[in-house]
Amino acid sequence: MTRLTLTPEVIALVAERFKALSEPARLEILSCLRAGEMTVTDLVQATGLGQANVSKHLAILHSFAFVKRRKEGLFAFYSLADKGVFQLCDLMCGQLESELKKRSRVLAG
Amino acid sequence: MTRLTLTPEVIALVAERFKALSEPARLEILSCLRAGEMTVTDLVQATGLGQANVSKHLAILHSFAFVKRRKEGLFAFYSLADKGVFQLCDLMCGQLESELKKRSRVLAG
DNA sequence: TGCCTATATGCCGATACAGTTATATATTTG
DNA sequence: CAAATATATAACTGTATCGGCATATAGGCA
Repeated sequence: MTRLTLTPEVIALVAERFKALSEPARLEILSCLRAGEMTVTDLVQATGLGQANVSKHLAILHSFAFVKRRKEGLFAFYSLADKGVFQLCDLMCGQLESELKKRSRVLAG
Repeated sequence: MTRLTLTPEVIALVAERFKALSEPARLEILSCLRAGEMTVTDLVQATGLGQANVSKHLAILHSFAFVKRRKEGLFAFYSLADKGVFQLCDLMCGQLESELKKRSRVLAG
C-alpha cells in the first residue's frame, strides 16, 4: 500500500473528510443506511430532519463518496458506498469507550 | 468488546470527536507529535501557528484525550495519548487514496 | 521582591455552516 | 399539456469557531 505523506495538502483533504463525519445528522443518516438502501423521503421520516436538510447532507456525503446514489424514476436511492465509514466509527467508538471508562473510574475514585 | 449502540447520544459524542480531528491545524499538531513529546513553543515553531492558537488547539485535543500533558517547570510537554488517532488517519487516508484513484481514472477516461 | 519566560485565557472580527423556507427541476400520471 | 410528487437548490438567519491581540497566570531567577 502506497503511503501518502502528510503534507499540508493531504492533511487538508483528511481534515475535510473528518469534518464531513463531524455532524450528528450525517452520522445519523449513515447509521440509517446501514440497514440498506433508502430514499430521501425514507431518511426524512427515519431521522425527523427536514427534506432540504437531508438532501444537503446527502450531497455532502456523496461528494466524499461515503454514499452511492441510484436514481429510479422520481426517487433517489442512497446506500453506503463501502463499510470503511463504520470502521472509522467503530475505532472512534472504541476510543470513546475507553475514554468513558477511564473517566468513570476517576469518578469512582 | 462491548459494542456501543448508536443512540443519538452516542452519535453526538462520536461526532464531537470527529470534529476535533476536522481541523487542519490540529492534525498538523498531531502529526508533529508523532515524532515525540514537544512543548508548546516547539509546536509554534514547527507549525508556524500563533502561540495562543496552538494552546487552544492543544486544550481541545487534550479534552478529548488525544494528547497527554506533562508539566515541568515553565514548560508543558505534550505527547500523543495513543496511536488510535493514526489508525483513524490511516483509514481516512486509505479511503482518500482510493477515492483519488477513482477520480483520476475517470479523468483519464 | 521584581523581572522574565512559557502557557493559558478572554475578547473580538470574520468566516463557515446547519437548519428553515421558498422555489426550481424533473418525472410520472391523467 | 396540466397536476402531482420527489428531490435539489437558492436565499436567509442564527450560531459556532478559527485566528489574532491583549492579558492573566504561574514558575524560575537575580
